[in-house]
Amino acid sequence: MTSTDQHGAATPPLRPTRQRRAVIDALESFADFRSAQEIHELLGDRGETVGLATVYRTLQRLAEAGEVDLLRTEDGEAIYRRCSDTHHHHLVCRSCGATVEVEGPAVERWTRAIAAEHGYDEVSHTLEIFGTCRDCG
Amino acid sequence: MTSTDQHGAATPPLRPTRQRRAVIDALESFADFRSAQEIHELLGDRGETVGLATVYRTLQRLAEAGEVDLLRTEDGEAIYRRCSDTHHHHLVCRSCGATVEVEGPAVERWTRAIAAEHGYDEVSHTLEIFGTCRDCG
DNA sequence: CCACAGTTTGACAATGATTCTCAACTCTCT
DNA sequence: AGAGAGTTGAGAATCATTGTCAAACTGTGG
Repeated sequence: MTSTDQHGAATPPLRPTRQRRAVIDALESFADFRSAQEIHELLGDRGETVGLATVYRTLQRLAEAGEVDLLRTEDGEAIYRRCSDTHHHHLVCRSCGATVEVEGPAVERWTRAIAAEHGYDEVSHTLEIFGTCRDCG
Repeated sequence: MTSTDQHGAATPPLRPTRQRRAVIDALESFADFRSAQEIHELLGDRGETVGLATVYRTLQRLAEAGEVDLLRTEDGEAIYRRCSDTHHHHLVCRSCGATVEVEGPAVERWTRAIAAEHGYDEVSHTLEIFGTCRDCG
């Protein structure tokens, strides 16, 4: 939509503020997916004062930048988790929540191919696998 | 969670009311995904008087029964569509909502393999592809 | 045909997550 | 230090979705 969105010069510089650092730090402290509210609470417990709106804004930006994974619970709530910067998907235990990051070059290729075949552009996709892990089976 | 949830006798009988029929009918009239609110509006246009809460309740039941597909837009809104009963995925235009049902045996195989490899059982998965269709590009 | 007991409905209130507003504040650069 | 742009936070505002509850409806048994 914006015409200034070329690639060399657009993205406004992101300032390393105390709040942003705090959120990023918090993300290092857990391995499963958490909601913005939970992360906000976690920050509070740690004694960090960060406004809820700021937590939302920060997570949103991080998600856009691909530095955190964003997915939705079944009732539509957004949950976040820090992740490796490569594109990947999740294998989640529907009982205990244990998560494994998985990669699938084949799937990536497939989705792009399917989309192209139907004339769709700027393709993105979501893929989550749910199952019962060995411990919960 | 409820202990009365055995299989032989639980599900309460669903009554075929005017409202439920109207919602199901409405679902026949479009091929892309629509939100509960849009469906409610559509019913209004048709002259059918159905309360918004009822539309929500009905769609929810239909989704539970597997008679409609429920998915989430990127901003978490629930959208519905009647669907074929075979397992499939969707390629959705993020601008106009145009939807194509796609099948991918390869993906199905891949998810099963990945899950097995990590010791996950009773596997299910969600996969949606979003893009901009030719007309909206 | 009629009363009954459980469903269903709808108008409206209530939730709850997320976003917006905007004045005060913080960076970065000079 | 000072200018200018990015950032923050408190609280209001949105908005989809769910809860409430009395009135209307349904299928059944009498």
